[in-house]
Amino acid sequence: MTTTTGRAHVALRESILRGDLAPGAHLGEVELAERLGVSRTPVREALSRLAAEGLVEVLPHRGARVVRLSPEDLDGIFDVRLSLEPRATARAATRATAEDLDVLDDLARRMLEVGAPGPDQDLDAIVPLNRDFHARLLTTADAPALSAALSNVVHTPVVLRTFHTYDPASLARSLAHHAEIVAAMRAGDADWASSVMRSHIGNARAVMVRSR
Amino acid sequence: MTTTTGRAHVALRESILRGDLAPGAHLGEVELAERLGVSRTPVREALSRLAAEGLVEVLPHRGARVVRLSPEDLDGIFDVRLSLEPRATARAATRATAEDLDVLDDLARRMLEVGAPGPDQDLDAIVPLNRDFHARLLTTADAPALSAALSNVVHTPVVLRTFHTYDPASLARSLAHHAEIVAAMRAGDADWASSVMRSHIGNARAVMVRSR
DNA sequence: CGTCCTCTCGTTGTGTACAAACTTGCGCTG
DNA sequence: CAGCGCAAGTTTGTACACAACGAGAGGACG
Repeated sequence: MTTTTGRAHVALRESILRGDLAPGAHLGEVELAERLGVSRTPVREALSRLAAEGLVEVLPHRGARVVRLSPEDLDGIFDVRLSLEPRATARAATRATAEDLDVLDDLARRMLEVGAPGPDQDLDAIVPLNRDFHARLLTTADAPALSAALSNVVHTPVVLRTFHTYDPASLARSLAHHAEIVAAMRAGDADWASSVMRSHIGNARAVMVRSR
Repeated sequence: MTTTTGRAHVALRESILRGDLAPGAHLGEVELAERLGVSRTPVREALSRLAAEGLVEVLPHRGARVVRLSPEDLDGIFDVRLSLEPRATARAATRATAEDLDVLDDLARRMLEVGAPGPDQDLDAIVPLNRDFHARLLTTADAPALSAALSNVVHTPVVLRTFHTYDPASLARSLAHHAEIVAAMRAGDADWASSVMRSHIGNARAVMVRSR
């Protein structure tokens, strides 16, 4: 059995990432405990972990609340991503196994499918696929320190939550980037791969900054 | 009154950073609780926070232990530092106030004093000064995301613990770098400052890698 | 009428007791 | 004699109860 703390942790994280718990929302321990059907103890632990991940902030004796990102914060996050993710991508390009490439390929293709303009377009379906893609890339890079540095910064609420703010052209670019990254990795060209990743993040930054 | 959890947190961190708790050492909750004269609850919280900082790792149902870094981990850490700290330094160079510069100047000078070869050399005194220097640089940079990304990676046990492994030439270089960084910042030359920081970290990496 | 103090209420912080899980060592069986 | 299974012991995970701190409302004093 997975521990109660662990379940509370993922449940809360999902709630925040999905937007059920709005940024700035006050998180009372008893309220959350009742909602999850557990005691306050695992809730406290979960909040503690979320705080470490940067998703919530705890004020001594005043409880926790979902972090609210200022435009400057968001910009800083993209700076960090620009510094680290291209490097991770380059590493991944030189270490990827056939299985890694197949998985990434599959994710990229599925994103192109659900993201294609038309009646079947499902922007919400992209979110988990995109998350998996970047996560897989990171594990493939096999650089624990790099992953650790990124993890506390990237999966912040706003960054990965929605693709609805993308205009059609930016969205098409973004999805094409994924496929191009895989292509570059297949070619074993670390420079190419990392450069596409730079473009990918730059594109995302432009969308996010504009939407504010 | 500062909370019991907070005290346990800093006490344990200091113990680990000082080396009292060796890497790989098993951290029993009851043992720590008795040693600190508190209950298990704050100890659990403290361990949780330390795990988030990357100083200890908790295995479900098996307790916590101080992380042990492999040479590859160490190398990865330096990669991250090389990606982020020069950038932070450049930012700091364009934002430093007169007070920032004075503080950094003071720290750099004191490090040169206590690190100067001779009977008065005190390598252990460098450690906190060095920590303060890098920390102050980070706050001056005023880039929360960048600080967050670094914090979970940098203050790992081995990295900042000792200057005893430095050979005289490397040590002299390292201490001179601090002063040069301040000089570059005073000149408002972000490029210069960040490039010295790159050298600074490269020098440290060489020392650490060699000592393994 | 404004400001400061105080009291109360709600929340978080801490301690302790109990339950569940993992480890380890012993005994049994092939 | 080796390997497997089981049980006891130790450790962590969870719940609950109490204590302490902070926030906000109300009243008294200037």
